[in-house]
Amino acid sequence: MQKYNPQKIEKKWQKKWYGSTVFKAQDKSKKKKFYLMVEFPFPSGVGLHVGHCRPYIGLDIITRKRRMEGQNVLFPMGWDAFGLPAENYAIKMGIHPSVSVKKNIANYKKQMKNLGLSFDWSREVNTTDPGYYKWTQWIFLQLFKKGLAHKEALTINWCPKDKIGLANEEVIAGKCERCGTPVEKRDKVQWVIKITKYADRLIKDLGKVDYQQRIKDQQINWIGRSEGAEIEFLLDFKKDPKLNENRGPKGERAAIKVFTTRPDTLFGATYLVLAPEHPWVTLATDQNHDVLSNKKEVADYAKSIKNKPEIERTAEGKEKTGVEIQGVVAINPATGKEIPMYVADYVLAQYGTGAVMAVPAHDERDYEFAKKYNLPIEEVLVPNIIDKRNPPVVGKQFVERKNVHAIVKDPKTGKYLALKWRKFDWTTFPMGGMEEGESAVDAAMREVKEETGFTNLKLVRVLPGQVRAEYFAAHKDQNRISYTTAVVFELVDHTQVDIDQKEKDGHDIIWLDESKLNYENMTHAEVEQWKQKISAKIPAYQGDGVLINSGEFTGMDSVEAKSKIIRLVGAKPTITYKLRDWVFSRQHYWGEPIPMIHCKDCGWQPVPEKDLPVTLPNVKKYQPTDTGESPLAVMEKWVNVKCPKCKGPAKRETDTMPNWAGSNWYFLRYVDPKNSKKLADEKKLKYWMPIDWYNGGMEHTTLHLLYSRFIYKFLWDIGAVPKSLGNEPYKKRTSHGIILAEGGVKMSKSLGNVVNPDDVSKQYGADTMRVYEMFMGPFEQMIPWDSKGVVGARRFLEKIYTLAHPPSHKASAGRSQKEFTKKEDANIAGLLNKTIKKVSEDIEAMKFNTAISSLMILVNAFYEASGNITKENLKTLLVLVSPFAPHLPEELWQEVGGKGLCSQQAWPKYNKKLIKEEAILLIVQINGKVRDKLEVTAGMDQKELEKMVLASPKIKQLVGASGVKKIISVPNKLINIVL
RNA sequence: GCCCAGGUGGUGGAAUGGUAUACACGCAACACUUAAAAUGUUGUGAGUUUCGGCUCAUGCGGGUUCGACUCCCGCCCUGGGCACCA
Repeated sequence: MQKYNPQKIEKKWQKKWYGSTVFKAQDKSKKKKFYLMVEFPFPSGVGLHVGHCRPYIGLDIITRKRRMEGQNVLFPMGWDAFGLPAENYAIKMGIHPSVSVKKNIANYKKQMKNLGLSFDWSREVNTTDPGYYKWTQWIFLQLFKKGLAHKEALTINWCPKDKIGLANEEVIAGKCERCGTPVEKRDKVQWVIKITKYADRLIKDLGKVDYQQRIKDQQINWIGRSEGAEIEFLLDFKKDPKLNENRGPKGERAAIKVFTTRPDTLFGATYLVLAPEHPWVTLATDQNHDVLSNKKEVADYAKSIKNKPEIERTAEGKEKTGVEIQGVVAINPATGKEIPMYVADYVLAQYGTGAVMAVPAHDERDYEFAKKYNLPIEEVLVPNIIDKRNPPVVGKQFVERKNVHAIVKDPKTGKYLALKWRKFDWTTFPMGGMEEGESAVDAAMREVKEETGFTNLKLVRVLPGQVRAEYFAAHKDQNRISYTTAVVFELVDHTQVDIDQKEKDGHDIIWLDESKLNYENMTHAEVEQWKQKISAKIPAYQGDGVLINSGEFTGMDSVEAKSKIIRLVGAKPTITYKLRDWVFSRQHYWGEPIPMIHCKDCGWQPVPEKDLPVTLPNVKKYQPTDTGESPLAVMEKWVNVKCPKCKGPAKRETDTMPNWAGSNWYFLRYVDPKNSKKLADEKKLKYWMPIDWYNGGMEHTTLHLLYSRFIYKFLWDIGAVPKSLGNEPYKKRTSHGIILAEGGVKMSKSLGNVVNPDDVSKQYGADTMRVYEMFMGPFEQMIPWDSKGVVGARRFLEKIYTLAHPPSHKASAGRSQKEFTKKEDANIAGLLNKTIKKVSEDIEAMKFNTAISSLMILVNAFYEASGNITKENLKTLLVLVSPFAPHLPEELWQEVGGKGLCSQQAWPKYNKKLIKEEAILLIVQINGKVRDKLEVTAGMDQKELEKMVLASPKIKQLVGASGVKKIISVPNKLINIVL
């Protein structure tokens, strides 16, 4: 008796496939092209783990199916091999990174082949290959030539132990990724690429592509576009008024520019805040200036903040600090009032202009700061409510008035005092108009006393801000605009005085639960606002509404007021992004050299294109130097060159590129990997691009995915890729979920819980490994590995093997052969066709788990019908299974005498007619509950069906004497009887 | 705090308005076996039962509907991303 021996089968077919051209994509073909890509890995010393395999297997399934459907599929693989781990290994072991990388690549490739992944290995690329990075450098030169790359002084992360600059992604929880030393800040001149110039297009063009929504959301979020305005605040030098006479080159007075998204609140700007790094602060505190009366204090504060490590400065819940800048004030351009200036740590230097106008009444952070330093808070905006239950009546005049609401809580019951009006079906708080000169508290107490008689009240607080409301006051037959203040009280006791008979007749006194304080129960919609304010931690109102205390803009809608106030003060509408420009310098050895030469006389000069690539020289030591420069800096022979312009002595740039540089454009290289004249041949680009489907990890959404979209757009702009292609590289982007270790924790080397695909393959076979990974759960979902669950996949494959070897199957114990009727044969045919449909659709939707489950159902049905499985049916099954588990079907295909390779068969088509079932299990419900199931013929007449259902004894009994009210019929599925 | 995804048996999950718990793991009993493994058969949400059923269950509370895991409103919890972005 033969046994399923995956190891033997798999080796055999892998040899056959990889020794042939079955996976090769054709650059010329009449077939439809399909370019499918998974992210290429960094080949680390540890090798692939099962998590890496998930996207590879998933997209391999799609690739194999599309090939069987007759498409010309490009499914390439390569290596993103520059990067820190290879360099760290070199430092530790003294082995050149190119040597360890080569070894790792060989291992990765072997692992991938062991899984039967159908990559086209003839197009393999490697970012560390000079023939490849020649073009990475070429792209940099183009960026430089177009003014998108320049050197800039920046504050970077600095590891004092390793003496090296770190990228943000190399800093983990404020510590150096390599040695764990807390990171410091240091100013360094770095190459920067202006990705922000493309920010708008990177958002807008998301409309053209089919990415999962979560990916689009995250990119939009990351770019963080906000519309607002830059407003100038003139300065008034109090300590040295002469300076007010000093004019700038165009005759302008000294001013501070702020960025704000809320110019509508300008009238409420009561002070100005500068970031500690703001250039004006630096200037005003340097040796040459003496404009502040507390210069030392300001200078010391700014310095202390700048020296603070990033983690400390941005720690959650940290209290804001700041110092007033004395001797100078700013002038609010809307009110003309003098306002104080502060330097404070809560303003970010990198965003906007590094300075903000503080509106404490309407901004949480400003409120917090103003409270701490006792700064004026001026309300200029109120929420506005148009009462939907008592809307203003068209044509009637509006009367403005000031109102109070008294919110009285009985602490014993937790309930709130309210009035139920008899005449109007209203429920309100005790309320009324405020009289001339009366305070809100007095007015509220008066109203409570007049309307309810309660006198013993304890003031809790006056709620901040007013609410504006427009409504029709039926009892006075007038439209009203009310500005209402709310006062919160606690009821001390139930002492009550007699109230006016008119009031008594007007309403009943009721007590409402807190949950009833809403628009459903209460008449005036502003109760919702009050409720929010009662529980609000910070009383700054941040929404839109209507302006108050804003001069000529008072009463105007805040959205409208934005543009009008911008115009009033001559401000500039501005768009700001959270996205920063891309720091492109690294002080590492193992990266692409930046192809620039610095000449004392000519400045930065690009390396002539004919001299590319600038190859990475061999060094003896990979450690960075004491000056924090890359190890290349000490290679004098390499560094010292002639200036390309004046031929005088000059030096090469010794910084290298970040590890994102090579992955920016690798998809273009797959199209034409060996071209030495161009990035890639234009014809080939036109044929293959854009990528039809790109799958990768969510962790690359905001870096790699964004960077590569940007670089592609740039290449498109300069015509390096054909204009006819459109300016988005990826038509469709999907993401897989990561695989967790058993117990739901992260799989990591340090925790020792990494599952190696080689071990799984060794124990169960690669086919089992593939099927299990796809069957575990939804592809895009994070999921824990379950070593017990793997056997389910193996059993599934065993059953298929057994189907093709019926003698051993018949011999198995306890199993009886069934006699099959025609009807059961028809069922098998129906099931087979349904499965073809489901598997075909599920693969495209990446619902691999349900595709496999439907294959399991089919196999179970075949298994039960073992004697009756025709060779044709078995062959169809093999073809359906082969994208998921390609090796076993290949073997069995040969055994049953199939022609050619199973993986080269045509993908089966289903027969619609066979899917339709003749006999249907009709569900009978009574009042929506399942009460009976009847077997009926498909397409029966509805009336007849209803008759039949009502005649069934069970239903007859349940319906009884109640009488049928209504019958709802879903054809061929269900009948619901409503009693 | 903001944005996104999710919450269903002992476990991974299926069902996106129409039989909740497909498929698989695990578990239990039985068969085969000297025995074990493997394989097969049967059972497996909870409660109740006169073994016909009945009742309850998809994070919690409401709503829409003949009918809701699915749609709407409010809340709780978990995961991911961003985070003093003015």
